[in-house]
Amino acid sequence: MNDPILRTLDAAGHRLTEPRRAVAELLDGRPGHFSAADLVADARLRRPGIGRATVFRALELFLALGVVERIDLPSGEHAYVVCEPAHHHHVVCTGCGRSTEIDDRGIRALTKKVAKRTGYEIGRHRVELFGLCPDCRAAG
Amino acid sequence: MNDPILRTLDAAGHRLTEPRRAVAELLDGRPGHFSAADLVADARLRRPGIGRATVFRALELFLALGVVERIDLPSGEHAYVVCEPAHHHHVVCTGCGRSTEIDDRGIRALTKKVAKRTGYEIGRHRVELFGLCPDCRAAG
DNA sequence: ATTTTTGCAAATCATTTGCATATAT
DNA sequence: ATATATGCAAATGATTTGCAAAAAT
Repeated sequence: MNDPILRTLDAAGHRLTEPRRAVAELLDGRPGHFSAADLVADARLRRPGIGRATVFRALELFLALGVVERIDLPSGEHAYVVCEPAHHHHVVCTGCGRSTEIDDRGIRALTKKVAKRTGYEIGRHRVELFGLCPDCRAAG
Repeated sequence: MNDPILRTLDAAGHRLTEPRRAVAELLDGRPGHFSAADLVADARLRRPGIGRATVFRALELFLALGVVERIDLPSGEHAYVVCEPAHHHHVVCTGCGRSTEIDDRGIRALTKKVAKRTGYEIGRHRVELFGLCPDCRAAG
């Protein structure tokens, strides 16, 4: 219960099963973004006995709880990143894959501006920024 | 050659084949966003004889040329919208599906702000806004 | 004539589902 | 005890690929 993912899970009234603990742990060890396939492969390797469907179901649940978020790489592939619940935007490093959360202020300003210019009433939005993190810039 | 898609195709040195003309025409008639599957179904209906793979290949080519763009709906599904080459952001109406292009100014400001705050060097970005267009708001 | 494109069917990849069994509460 | 979650294998869906035939340059 020192794991924030498990804590969230518990708080929402979901069962803390062994497979879920395992997936949560696999997530904690992930430095950057990952695909569902990555996670399945990882599970098969480090936690044999956990089925593919279970990994997908855990991912889906974590997604619903907001502890992971789905992003779309520039290539169009789906990927996931672990994140704080509620917070919802990232810069993803194209060098090492790690992601950094960004605050909402700039985005709020953007949606406001667009609403004004287009007459749309903006609801959901998806903002994904890709670039080189400070470390990769230095290494680059 | 009065179709901007075909003109772009031609300008880039691609062959103006019958299937590509057909797909371009199907695209012109589309009011909002659509999935690859929509387009395949449409083609099968209105232009029988055109194979699934051909539709996918045309879409891929148009994508590369920038005359269509791939977006990701809030649900995670892939969709496409027709757009001006070079321009690259939209507000998509969750009511009727139509999309409106937005200019880059606000986004430029956003990426600049994020770069400053995170130390990332921002490269590509994906910004998708969803909301109700003026007509759908009026319709309630 | 030559190169590019097509259509088809089969292959691949990703994700989901049914269901009987196992597990957390 | 009982509701929820799991594992498996099979189903589904989306996209891609190989290749011989057809069409555009």
